[in-house]
Amino acid sequence: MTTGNTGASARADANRRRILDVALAELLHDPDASMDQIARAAGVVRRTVYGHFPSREALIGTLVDGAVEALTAADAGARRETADPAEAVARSVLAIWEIADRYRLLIGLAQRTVTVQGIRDRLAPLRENKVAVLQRGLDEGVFTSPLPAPALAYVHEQLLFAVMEAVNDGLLDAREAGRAAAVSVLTAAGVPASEATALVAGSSR
Amino acid sequence: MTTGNTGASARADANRRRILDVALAELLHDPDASMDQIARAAGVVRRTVYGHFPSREALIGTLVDGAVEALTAADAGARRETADPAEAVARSVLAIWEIADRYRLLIGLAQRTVTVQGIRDRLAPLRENKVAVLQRGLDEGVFTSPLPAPALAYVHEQLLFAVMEAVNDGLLDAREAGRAAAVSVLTAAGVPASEATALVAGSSR
DNA sequence: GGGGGTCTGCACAGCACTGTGCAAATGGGG
DNA sequence: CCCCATTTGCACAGTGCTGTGCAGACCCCC
Repeated sequence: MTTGNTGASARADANRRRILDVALAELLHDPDASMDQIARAAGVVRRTVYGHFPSREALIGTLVDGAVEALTAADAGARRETADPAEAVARSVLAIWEIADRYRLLIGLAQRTVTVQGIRDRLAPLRENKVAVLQRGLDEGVFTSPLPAPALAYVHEQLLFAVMEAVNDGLLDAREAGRAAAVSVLTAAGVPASEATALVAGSSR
Repeated sequence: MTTGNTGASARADANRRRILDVALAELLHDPDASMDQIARAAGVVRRTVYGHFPSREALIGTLVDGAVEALTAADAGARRETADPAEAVARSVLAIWEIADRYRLLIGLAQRTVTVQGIRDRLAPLRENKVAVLQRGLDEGVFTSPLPAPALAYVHEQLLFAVMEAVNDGLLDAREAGRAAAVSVLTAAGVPASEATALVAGSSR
């Protein structure tokens, strides 16, 4: 057993997890959601939430930690030794897409909470990876862009958010979205559309 | 004199304008800035702000109206009868870029305030234009993207924000940013990098 | 040197939220 | 069937913000 829980504390664990899940969803579409909103949405009383997390800050912290962890894992797992920067980017996007919602929340909160700097710090390694790959691609001529690599990384991120929002608004089928996002990221980096499409089709099976 | 004001009301007008300016800046980097923060930043007492705007809502409303107006004007002025969708997009981006900061605030607030729907409504015409041009480009084969036109419009917008943020963070020279953004938007839409570059260079002089 | 509009500096009520305390209810496992 | 952790339901203090009222200071123009 992952946690040696007996009896009531099993329920407690389930509650804790459900609170986290629902908090994620709730904060996603309203970053200023109150503890009460979150508690109600989780089918629980506000007091109970405070039983699991000492403060709003702590709740969000836990959320952020989880998201960063998942994100890093997905990214690392995806870019197992690929020589081609374009393919690396394609795979990374597809992998990250799997946990897209969490990633989106993460940024949404990053722009808000006082913890801004803390989050940016925790994300730094991930971003550095991305920038490195982009830089390599630009150097090798695989990518063509008037933007420097770090700026291209910003574009990269925001582009993902745009596609996520398109999915949320029903403009796009969720199953196709990941591939479409990957293609868009690549073409935005200057990879010819035909190449990008082929590459993504190849990476996604 | 633009407004035929005599005496004290001239000062009042200047204050009103300064409050709007500083509120824009303040809300930009903290969408939840309080009336007190804004007032202090404007070198004025909170009570004075309420003298000019009956409520926080009203202040933001005025801000949004101004931004939408400027935005619409820039966009309309830029796309004076251009047959080529790609060129239309390039010009539009360059024009919008001029008032980029306001545009960015607009969206930042759109995701927050209760006025969400109101803002989206006001922006609807502008967005429709954009989607129409993108759709035409996709139909004509000038653009190539796995994304449908409305989703591409989202990408379009978010991409501009990304470049703006890059400028804010000093990753990019502000004077080059507009052209770089335009090129990126076009390539993201599937226009070959070389064409996009040439097109933007042509449109920007 | 007033007069009229403007800014200031308080004071106040109302509201929503956070975090905490405590006694009672609940419900599953030994 | 009873125990024990958990959950509930309330109550409370503290805080920060909004919007308003009002008297007095301020200052430019006539």
